[in-house]
Amino acid sequence: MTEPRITIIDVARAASVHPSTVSRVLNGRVELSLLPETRERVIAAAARLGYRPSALARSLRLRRTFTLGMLVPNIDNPLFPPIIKGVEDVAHARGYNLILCNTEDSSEREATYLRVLRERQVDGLLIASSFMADSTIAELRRDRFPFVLVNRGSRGANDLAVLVDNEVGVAEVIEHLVGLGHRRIGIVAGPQTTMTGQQRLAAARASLREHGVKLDPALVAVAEAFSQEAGYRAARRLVLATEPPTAIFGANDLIALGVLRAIREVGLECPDHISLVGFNDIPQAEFFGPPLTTVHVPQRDMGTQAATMLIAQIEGKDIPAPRVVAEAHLVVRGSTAAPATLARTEV
Amino acid sequence: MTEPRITIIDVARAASVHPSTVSRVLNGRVELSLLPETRERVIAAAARLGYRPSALARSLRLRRTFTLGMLVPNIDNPLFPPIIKGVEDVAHARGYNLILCNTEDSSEREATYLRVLRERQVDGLLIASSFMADSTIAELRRDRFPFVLVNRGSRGANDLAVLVDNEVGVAEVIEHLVGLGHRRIGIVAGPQTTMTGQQRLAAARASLREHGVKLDPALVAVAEAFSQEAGYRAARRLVLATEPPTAIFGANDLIALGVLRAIREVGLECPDHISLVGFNDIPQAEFFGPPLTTVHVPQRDMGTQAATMLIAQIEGKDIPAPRVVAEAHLVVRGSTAAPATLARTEV
DNA sequence: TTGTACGCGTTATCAA
DNA sequence: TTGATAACGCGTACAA
Repeated sequence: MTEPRITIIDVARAASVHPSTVSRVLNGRVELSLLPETRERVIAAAARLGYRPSALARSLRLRRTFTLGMLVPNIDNPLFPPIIKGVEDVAHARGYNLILCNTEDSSEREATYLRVLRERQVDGLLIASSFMADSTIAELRRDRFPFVLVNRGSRGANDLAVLVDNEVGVAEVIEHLVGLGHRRIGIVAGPQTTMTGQQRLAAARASLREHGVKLDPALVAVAEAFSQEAGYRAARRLVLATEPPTAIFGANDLIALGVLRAIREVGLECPDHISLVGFNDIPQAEFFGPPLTTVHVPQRDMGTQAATMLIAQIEGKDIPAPRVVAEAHLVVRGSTAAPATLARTEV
Repeated sequence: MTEPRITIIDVARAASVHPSTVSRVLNGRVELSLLPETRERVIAAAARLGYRPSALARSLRLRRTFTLGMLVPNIDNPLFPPIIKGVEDVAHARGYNLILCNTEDSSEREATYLRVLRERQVDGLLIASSFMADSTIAELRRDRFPFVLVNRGSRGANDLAVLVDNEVGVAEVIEHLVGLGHRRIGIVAGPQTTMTGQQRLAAARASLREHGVKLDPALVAVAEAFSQEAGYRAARRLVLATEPPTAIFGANDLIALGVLRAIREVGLECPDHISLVGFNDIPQAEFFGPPLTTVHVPQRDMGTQAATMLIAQIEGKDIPAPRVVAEAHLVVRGSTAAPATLARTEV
């Protein structure tokens, strides 16, 4: 019924040589000393038959798949596509494929995919997924399984991570807002089950303290995910407060978009009544209405860095991978963050 | 140096049974009649040793990888992530993995990935990449290799495609603009090397003709890609025309964003001076400034449909896959498309 | 109910 | 310079 695969054996027969010779011709290095005419016969036969090597069999034999696995929390978050592209660029250039898995912010799915990827014998793992338990990561380390964390840290593995400098980025946000005169600053934090969520909230607290600004607990909300919907749900309480904030910091751009919706829904406008700042500088941020003030991170670079580190591990050039921290800096755009006086007078 | 893999043989030894018995226990069907105590011994041994089956070896033996390959033109285009999620949902639920490849709008990369995916013996292919030659697709068909096209057609394979109804969507766009009184309508088309680019331009021409509106050739520009940058470059000529259009239709939302930038760069505003409409309704479209009027397409659904069709093919339930056309309808948002009078008077 | 034997498609190693 | 052989890890007819 189903036509039989064309294997190296068929090619060998067609070229009147031994299968092992075909293998040598097709992927042996040059110094292998083969009769030119043999080589040609084999190549011709392979072309004629439309031979396709089986990566499966090769990987089984070589104990290498030349495949990287990547776990991403949510491909819908525009932060990740550029990172993925960076990874893919490097991978492709070095002869690796990428298996991309979207964990949908579910630790269960993370676990499943992690298992599947290891069963598929990927040569290494890029982990951008944020819910994964530190213990799981520790286990990878114990097994000496090559991996690199992207955009998330883990105790005991931050030397294998490409991280955003949340402290610096958040500090710039707070400094900016305070500089504009804001004193009632609200925060819509990311999920506290993730390190990024924790770090950005902690950094905001610390920075406010440094500037001598008190953080009203009523102005802190925690979103259940780094998504627009979660940001919206979390922000509603803030904008409905008896004394609403004059500025809000959303833990990432999607959360900030949710905040924006919440602001508008109660009849307020941004930045006339409430200033807004996000984090990540997703590709469309400048086109939002109004353009979003946010913290820029070098997304594509993070991807290339991570992939480079991973491949170095895999290929045993154990360049002692340094902790890589991606720079983050504030991008002030038009009007999402306005002087506090504006907010005060207009409400 | 590198610790040896734990194989089915190790488990067999630990459980004092034959390797084949281990295989039966671990993935044999229930009716296989195994002594409960044997089963338990094997399972315990496997767990104790931390046995991980090799998907490689299994696939080699089974001639099935339970893996789907997917080619996407540009993961940066927010249209695709939801489609991918739809695909992944179905795939995951049916026990398949997804290898995602970003072709970066390059036909060379497409060809490479296509080869790699087939060498890796994926069970089937989802092709959203738009540059691939019809001949390549015809070859897949000839080889009886399972595939489904997503968001693109191909002569002779439209019965294996999940397509957007460009005609209807574009017609609604034109009708809307004409209804608002616009007569000088500009078009920034997508690359004419893609079927989508061609179709949307042709549909716009046809629809304008139907409405008795003449299309000034000076108001038609072709973007080199479905991207913001390409849209911007193509739109500059239009907005700088001696008599600029009062409305512009961008062939997708990213192109429309590029148009928006071009409009603003010459000191005009949208929609005060020029109305703007896009296509696809990417997730952030409603947050743009101003919110983008665009044609909605059921992105996630397209993904689930495509994956379902593909798996049906693979598993031989040759449900005669119907040509699936995804509905497209206009979503009028706030103010990107305003009455032509506004544009006329304000310029 | 479980063991035997073989094949899936390659490539590395050794021998000729 | 090329051929023969074994092994990568697993699943399954067939035999016991």
